Amino acid sequence: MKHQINIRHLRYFVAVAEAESFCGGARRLGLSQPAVSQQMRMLECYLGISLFRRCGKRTLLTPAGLTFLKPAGDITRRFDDLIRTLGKESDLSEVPPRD
Amino acid sequence: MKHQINIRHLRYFVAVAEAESFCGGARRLGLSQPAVSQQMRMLECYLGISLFRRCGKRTLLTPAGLTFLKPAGDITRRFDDLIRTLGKESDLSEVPPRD
DNA sequence: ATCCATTACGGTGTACGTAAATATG
DNA sequence: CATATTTACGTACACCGTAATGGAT
Repeated sequence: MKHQINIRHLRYFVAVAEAESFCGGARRLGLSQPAVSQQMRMLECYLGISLFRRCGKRTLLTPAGLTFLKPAGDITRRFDDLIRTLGKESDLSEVPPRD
Repeated sequence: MKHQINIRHLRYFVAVAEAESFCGGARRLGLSQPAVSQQMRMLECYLGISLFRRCGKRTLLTPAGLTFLKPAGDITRRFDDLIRTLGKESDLSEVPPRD
């Protein structure tokens, strides 16, 4: 298993899907198109499925891509919520390395 | 933004928590202890919270760690399910990279 | 010709293993 | 002394940006 799929891949995928373009998704993520393009290629390669479909100037999703979109968004949202929640908990139990 | 927290961190955390030791968690993950230890340190540092508590020979969770455990396990499980699901969909829409 | 995506290539940083050091029982 | 964890250090490769190429309108 060479490349491991990461939550980053889901994040990029959601951004591209919502922007309906790699260009817009990359801009939204503050990255270059090639960076996003490469990661999406890796994701498709790993899954063995085409997720995107070039339709004129817009990059739309394949049926599989549509199936993927909602769960991907849900997971990334939950993930971010978890991290944010723990950040707030730190007010209570500040990291006391030793006592 | 130096280090980005990843689903890998959640995975390692769950493994260590369930094994109640870094050693056991690392073994279960097929990694070395230092690798896991380093990632857990990064996670704690990023969150600003202590997650583990040395209690005799066992490595247990702090209250914050206990709060973290269930959501972390849930997210990683959902993540894996999503990837696995897409893998099965590939039977229908095989990836035709080039033709 | 313009816009969007992919390919190619090099630099930087992260993840990991091995080995040594430290702590705890 | 044995077991468990951390620290130190070197290496491999994943990620990203820039630049160049390809395609479609």
